[in-house]
Amino acid sequence: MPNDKPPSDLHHHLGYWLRAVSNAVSQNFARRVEKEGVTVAEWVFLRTLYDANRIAPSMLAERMGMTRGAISKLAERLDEKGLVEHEANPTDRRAQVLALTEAGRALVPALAAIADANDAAFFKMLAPDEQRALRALLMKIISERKLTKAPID
Amino acid sequence: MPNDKPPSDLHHHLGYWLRAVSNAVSQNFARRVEKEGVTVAEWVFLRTLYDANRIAPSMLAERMGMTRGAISKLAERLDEKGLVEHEANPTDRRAQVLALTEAGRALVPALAAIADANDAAFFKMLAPDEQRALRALLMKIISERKLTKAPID
DNA sequence: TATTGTTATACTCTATAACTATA
DNA sequence: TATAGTTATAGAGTATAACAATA
Repeated sequence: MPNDKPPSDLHHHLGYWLRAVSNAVSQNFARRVEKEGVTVAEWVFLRTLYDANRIAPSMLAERMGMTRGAISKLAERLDEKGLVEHEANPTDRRAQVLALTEAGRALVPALAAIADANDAAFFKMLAPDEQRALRALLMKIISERKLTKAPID
Repeated sequence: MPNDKPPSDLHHHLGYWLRAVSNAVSQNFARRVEKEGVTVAEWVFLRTLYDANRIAPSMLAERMGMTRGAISKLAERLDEKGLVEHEANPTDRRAQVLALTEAGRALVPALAAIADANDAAFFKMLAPDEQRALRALLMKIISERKLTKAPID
């Protein structure tokens, strides 16, 4: 018997619309923070380090859901930009400790303000209860799927 | 006066959760279709071409929200895989026409089935009315922001 | 001159794995 | 041997711009 059911359309999937909105939000945010000289991944790195204060690369990798190699590359780039510094760990000479420089710490609130503005711009057309509903639905999926990685791209 | 308000947390933004879920859905889909030898961008390309039948690269670029250069690269890769073919346009010798090969057309339903399964796996924990609510919220943002690009990554 | 499509370049992100130094 | 971190490699996506052929 012939299969007369046409293949489902791209627009049929919730994942399609999710990706459409997510990409727009992220790309818009990327354009904004680019003027501050950082990428989205670097923002997540800096914001996480802001709270952690001093942290081992391997710990940061785990917290951000990235490989150690990726963290190493990010850390090097941010070090070159003068936003992050590596310190030696006196008790274990293999280990490193990452920390924000003064400039890095000063930049975080500015980036956070950009993130606030970007989020507001995209979700302001939703009523407060709609925003709460969207957040609840997303978190329901996350908790069900046990997603722990911080999103980067 | 000192600014005593701490910078907003990553988790404070709806965009963060959106990206978390979207990345998980897309990455899971990418892993699944990889077994069929294609990427997510290639799936969107093939599915769009399936409906268009025969289409100019520039039109496809517009429809997918990509540059002509990106389409050219994708088309070349899919051509090498034997899924897409280039035809000459007799009335305009600059122009090209893209079309699915028989193998390409045969692959689309299989990929669509993977997309269906992936979507179901991620959103099955939402009740039907919750799924409708999520879709409505996403589409509200899209129509408000006039997002026309098909999401790729 | 403008347009179609290809090609070149460059950068980000991702993942795997080899590698160095140290424990 | 195992661990911490770095480095190398490769692939995919994105964007810009130079380019050739044709209109």
